[in-house]
Amino acid sequence: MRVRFAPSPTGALHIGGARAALYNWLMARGSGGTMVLRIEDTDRERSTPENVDQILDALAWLQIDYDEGPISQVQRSARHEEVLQQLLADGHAYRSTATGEDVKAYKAQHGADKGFRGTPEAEGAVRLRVPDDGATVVHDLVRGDTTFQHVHLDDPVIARADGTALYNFAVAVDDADAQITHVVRGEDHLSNTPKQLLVYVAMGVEPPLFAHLPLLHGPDGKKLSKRHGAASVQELRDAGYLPAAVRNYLALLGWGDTDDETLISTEELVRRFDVTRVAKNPARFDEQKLRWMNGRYLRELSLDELTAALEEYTGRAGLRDAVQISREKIQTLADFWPLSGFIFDGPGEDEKAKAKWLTDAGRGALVDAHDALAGLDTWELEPIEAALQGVVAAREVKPKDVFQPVRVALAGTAVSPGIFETLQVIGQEESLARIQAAAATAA
RNA sequence: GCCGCUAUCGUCUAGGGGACUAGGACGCCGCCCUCUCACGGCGGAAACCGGAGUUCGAAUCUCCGUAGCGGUACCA
Repeated sequence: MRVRFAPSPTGALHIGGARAALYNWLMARGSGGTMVLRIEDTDRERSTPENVDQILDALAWLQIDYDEGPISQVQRSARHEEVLQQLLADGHAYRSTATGEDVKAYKAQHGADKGFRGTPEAEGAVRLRVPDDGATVVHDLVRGDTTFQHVHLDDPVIARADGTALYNFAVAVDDADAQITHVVRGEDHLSNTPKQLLVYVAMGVEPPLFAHLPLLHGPDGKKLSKRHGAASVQELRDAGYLPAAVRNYLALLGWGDTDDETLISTEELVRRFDVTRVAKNPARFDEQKLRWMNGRYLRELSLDELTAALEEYTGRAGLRDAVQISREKIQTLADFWPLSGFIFDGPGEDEKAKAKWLTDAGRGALVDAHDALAGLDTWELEPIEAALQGVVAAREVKPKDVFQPVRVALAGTAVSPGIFETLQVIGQEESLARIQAAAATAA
């Protein structure tokens, strides 16, 4: 099996493209086949080296590798030219100066049941000659057969007047030359497939098998765009998601196995993925589920692995102890610092929390807590807890009437990791200083 | 306009003529755990787009309608 991922570098790699890459990769790895990466850069206007780098980066981050490529499509222009001359010579293609307007006029005159057929000229763009009768059938692994009547097809332009290849021609030539066996790509290409199939016929080459994946939509059912939040791989990374979680989520977005497993390791995906089971209907990208899944993956990481990931993500060092007490409470790498950054940077400024807990009673609790904590010789979890529970008992109040003021004193907010653990990680001296400072400002 | 694809809980999906009282997951709601927030556990509400037809029997097959999406570029 030889598959390929062929993005056009006209922007960042979106999750739809990422999913196509993943499915191809899963098929290649699951079959011992070969994955080819080709950059479809024939659109010179929109294709940029920066975009190519971005796509390469995104694939690397996702840990989707390839065996051949990246192949630049424009660098194959000599070969495209060669095939073009061949088709021109044997009558499968012809030059025509007909414009889009001409085609429209032609159809207005001949009715909808006659596709545009030009007359050969000495110059102009190159059009592929579509047979007048018959039909081209696309055999699709996920959709079954789709028949396209030739009378509905216009002779497609396959090369510009200057001889440079257009997409529907270049893909077919490149896929044929690379001996691709399975073309797995977005459904937006389904209608293009008959044109490509006709190129195969003209070349006299056996076409590959096709599989067209349903498109991905935003939560509102509309086409995915920036306003849907993290829609590109780059944004997913910035939002603190783990590559493994993204792979798992993307694999299940449009594909389901017979069993009900939701958390599936990449190794298992490679083993189980079956392109013929891909869903036919478009799927919506639901970040909430990704968040949940990411949380599960986060918690499966060892403390050292999570710490390393967070230190790289935040650019801070010495996070291990804080990570340990925070890991149950975060779903993404981005959640960590807002939750536990106060351990390093000092308490935050949540006025609402302060107003609620740094009251008169709160100050009393803080003073007592300070005294109890100051008397400890060993700054360990148990003694810390015992000391604070002692304050609760002595003051005859609910636990939270002591713990919350202490939390606000340490964190400046009403939410934090466990209070005893937090005290321990912050250290005795600093903890006492924060409690004292808070008591001083309490109403 | 024309050509084509698609249609199961809010979302991702399982199901492929009788095993469907339509299963799982996210989310939501409730309870438990509990120092906050979470995590975890338990329970709950929640769907076959509409209409015909085929059949003893339809979520499953056929047709029509409707809706969404894609293509219709000298873009990819």
